[in-house]
Amino acid sequence: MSKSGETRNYIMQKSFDLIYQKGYQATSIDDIISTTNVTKGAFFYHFKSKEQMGLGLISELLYPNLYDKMIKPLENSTDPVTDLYKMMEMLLNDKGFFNVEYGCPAINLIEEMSPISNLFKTALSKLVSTWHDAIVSAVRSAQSTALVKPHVSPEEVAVMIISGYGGVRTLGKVMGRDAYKTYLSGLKSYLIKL
Amino acid sequence: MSKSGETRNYIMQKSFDLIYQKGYQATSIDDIISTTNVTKGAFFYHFKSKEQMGLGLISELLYPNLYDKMIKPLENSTDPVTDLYKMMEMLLNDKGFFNVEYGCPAINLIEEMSPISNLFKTALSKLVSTWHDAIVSAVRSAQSTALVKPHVSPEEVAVMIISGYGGVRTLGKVMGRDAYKTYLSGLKSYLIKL
DNA sequence: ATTTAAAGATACTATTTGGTATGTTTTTAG
DNA sequence: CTAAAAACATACCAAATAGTATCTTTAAAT
Repeated sequence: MSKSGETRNYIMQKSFDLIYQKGYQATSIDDIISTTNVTKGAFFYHFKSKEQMGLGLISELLYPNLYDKMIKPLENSTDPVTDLYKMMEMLLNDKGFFNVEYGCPAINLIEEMSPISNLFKTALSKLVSTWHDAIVSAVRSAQSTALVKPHVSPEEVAVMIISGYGGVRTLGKVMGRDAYKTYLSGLKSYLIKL
Repeated sequence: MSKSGETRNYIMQKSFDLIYQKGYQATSIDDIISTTNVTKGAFFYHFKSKEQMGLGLISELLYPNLYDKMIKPLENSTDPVTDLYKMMEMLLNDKGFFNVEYGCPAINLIEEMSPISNLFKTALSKLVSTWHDAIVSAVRSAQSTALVKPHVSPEEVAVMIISGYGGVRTLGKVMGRDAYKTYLSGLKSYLIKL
């Protein structure tokens, strides 16, 4: 990677961390340049505005990372119900990318930015609908092998799981990891009955 | 009510609306005084700081309102499972206090403020644990009348319902009211199987 | 090695921020 | 009615904000 490319990536990674912890609007460019030791000139050379950097963060960092964690585990699955649980378990137990205190960076951005920026909303809703569709496919696939009852609505399951995930990330912010643990056991009961 | 009390309430109500729509940190005191036509002198006469006003908002406006909507419907219930569904239905269909675009003011504040302010976190976690305990009681009560199977964990159900609620409020921000509708039908299936 | 463009550094700006100091006007109590 | 306190108004402030203008340095190609 070129030196310039490295600088750009470094800015993005550090910005991602700061925004994850403090929120997008609460993270100032001065915050970013002081924690990166990159100058303002360099920042605005690589990004024409804070907004463009934020949108880049979503498409270049958030989306690929979450695609691996949320969608990939559901692809080519022979036992989708088990895989849905495992996906959630891996997400909630991943202490590298996530921190209970700060929740999920995608949920945080949806909460903060969707109501006030259509650009952010559009970028973030792509992630949500990709996940949604992957869950729907997984449930349909489970129905085709009779692992899930035919009368179950895959869309309903998708909304239940996505909502559960988003909500437990919020709940974790005030209740800590206990919320994750309890949710996982609740999810297991839920999935078994499908 | 005294004139002074009215001014205070008016500031709080308008601040609540602004914060609900834009977020706490993104709402400036100048925003508040310009939409209320109250001067900065009046604002700082009634509240020693923006933070105190925000905390007052939680205890004086948010808590009482949500207590009525979340906890009261579960009190002295003869059919707690039905009442849990109705509580959620009323919450999600309430277009007076809530707006799909902006989600739930409590969830928004938890998301934004919990990680960066212990005062906010403490105030908000009271609301969450009160709701949690009310749901646990309702499920226990349903078990005592054999409306819910005895092996079901009430705490698990509480976390599932609170998470589902918080998550669907987030999901609604990007997907609109369809998310609410689908979630409600998923919740019904879930509750029936308890 | 020299030129040229890319990459980065520095200093500035106009606006907005939460908050204060110091007023003036209303209420209220005697 | 009058004194005093409560309620509100105005003008300010230092810090922080996103962004720009203008440099200097570094890298690449000839």
